Amino acid sequence: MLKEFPMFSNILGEHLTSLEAISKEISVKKGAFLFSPGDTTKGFFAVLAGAVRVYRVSSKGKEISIEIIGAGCTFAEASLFCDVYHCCAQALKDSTVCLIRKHAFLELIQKDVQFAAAWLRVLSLKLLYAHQRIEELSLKTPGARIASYILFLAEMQNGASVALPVHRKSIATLLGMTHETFYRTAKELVNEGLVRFDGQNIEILNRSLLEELV
Amino acid sequence: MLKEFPMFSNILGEHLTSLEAISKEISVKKGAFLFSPGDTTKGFFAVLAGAVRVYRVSSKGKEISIEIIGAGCTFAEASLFCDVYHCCAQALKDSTVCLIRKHAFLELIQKDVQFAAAWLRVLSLKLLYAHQRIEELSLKTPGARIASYILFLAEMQNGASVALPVHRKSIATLLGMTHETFYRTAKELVNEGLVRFDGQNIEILNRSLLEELV
DNA sequence: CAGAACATATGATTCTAATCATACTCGCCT
DNA sequence: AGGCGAGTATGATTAGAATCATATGTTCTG
Repeated sequence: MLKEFPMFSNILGEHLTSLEAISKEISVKKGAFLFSPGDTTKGFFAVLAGAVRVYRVSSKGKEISIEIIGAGCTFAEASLFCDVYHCCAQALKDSTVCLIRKHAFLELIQKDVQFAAAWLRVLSLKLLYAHQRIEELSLKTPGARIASYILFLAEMQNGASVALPVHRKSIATLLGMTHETFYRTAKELVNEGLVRFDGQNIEILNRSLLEELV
Repeated sequence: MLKEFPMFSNILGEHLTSLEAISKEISVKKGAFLFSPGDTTKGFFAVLAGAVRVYRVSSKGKEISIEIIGAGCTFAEASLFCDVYHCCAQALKDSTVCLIRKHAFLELIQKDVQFAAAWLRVLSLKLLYAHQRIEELSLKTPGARIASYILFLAEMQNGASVALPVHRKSIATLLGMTHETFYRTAKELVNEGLVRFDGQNIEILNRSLLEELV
């Protein structure tokens, strides 16, 4: 199943077998934790089905989601060079994930430089994305952050109607705002005729105005 | 000079020569730009001397610093896999930097898997650091962010007295606040007897209270 | 099926940091 | 030496999101 992943697509056949040998498939129920801050790192994860939220909690109980990962993506890559995890990872739905063991993976990387290069690409893009989020969190209004996220989803799913991958409360923590602010601001976008909510789907009614807001 | 860099320390001698061959030393005056958003990527940079600030600007002119890089560190690594730069990079002092050309570097990585692995480590740690900043920006108060930054500097320089690498105004944008808020909040820390400012130096007077604040 | 737990939704209030405004100080350049 | 610009510093006001409160809708579960 891992060979369906974009980041593993150009790995040599022999190494793909090795990759599977060092992986362990895990099924988790909604709400289950894959790891918590301070846990010894075992490796990183690939989501085969479902959704996982990686987040951090402040001393006062406030949460910020670092990433929300759906099927076909990996998370906790940085743990390869850490002793302990720094975040919480919790399944948002019943999910199947794949644990790719740390030491074995590092050995594997040393055997296939193409694979190492592909992995560098994954990490670089994640870093770029993280920098973009730093920018958005500190420079953009809640409305612009929501608009930006909707357009991001639209790009991923390439359609005028996009499906929210998880419930809105989690999305609020991804965008660095309280859920109250999210609901309220999203409603404003609806009132202004930019989008229309329909259950878990969002229909983009005025793309150009949405882009202008970002 | 590049072999003094931690991230290049375990590169093979022959490849180090190649690395130098694909690098170009550049001297820039204070205030000069190394690149701006939209510029075609040439590669990434290593700072040999001086300091460089990488930042993004919103449509309304507000700034957030992505990184402030001193001698011995690299920046714009993610540009290896991008067509254009996404940030501004500006010298905060007269500086000497080294441009490491994109395509040549990617070829070099394919020749030395140890080097690729070392580079993976650099990127992983940068990613972890970016995630930590996302957490701080969205969960911590200005006071906690300043305290956190002072302790970070103390760890880097391992001493009770730390030197600010650049002027305070730039640090404010690194910590995601206006400079007014920075000066005010820093003064509060002084009033509470946690630290003492002395020009570009900060003396830590009460480390445990400072850690508690974070 | 009933009830609980959680997501969605919205109003009222509070509080913090941004904004606007104004000085002062220091280093730098002519 | 004088003057300019940038950094440092602080006050007053405002805008905007967090918080607190409450209510309805939905889905999961025993």
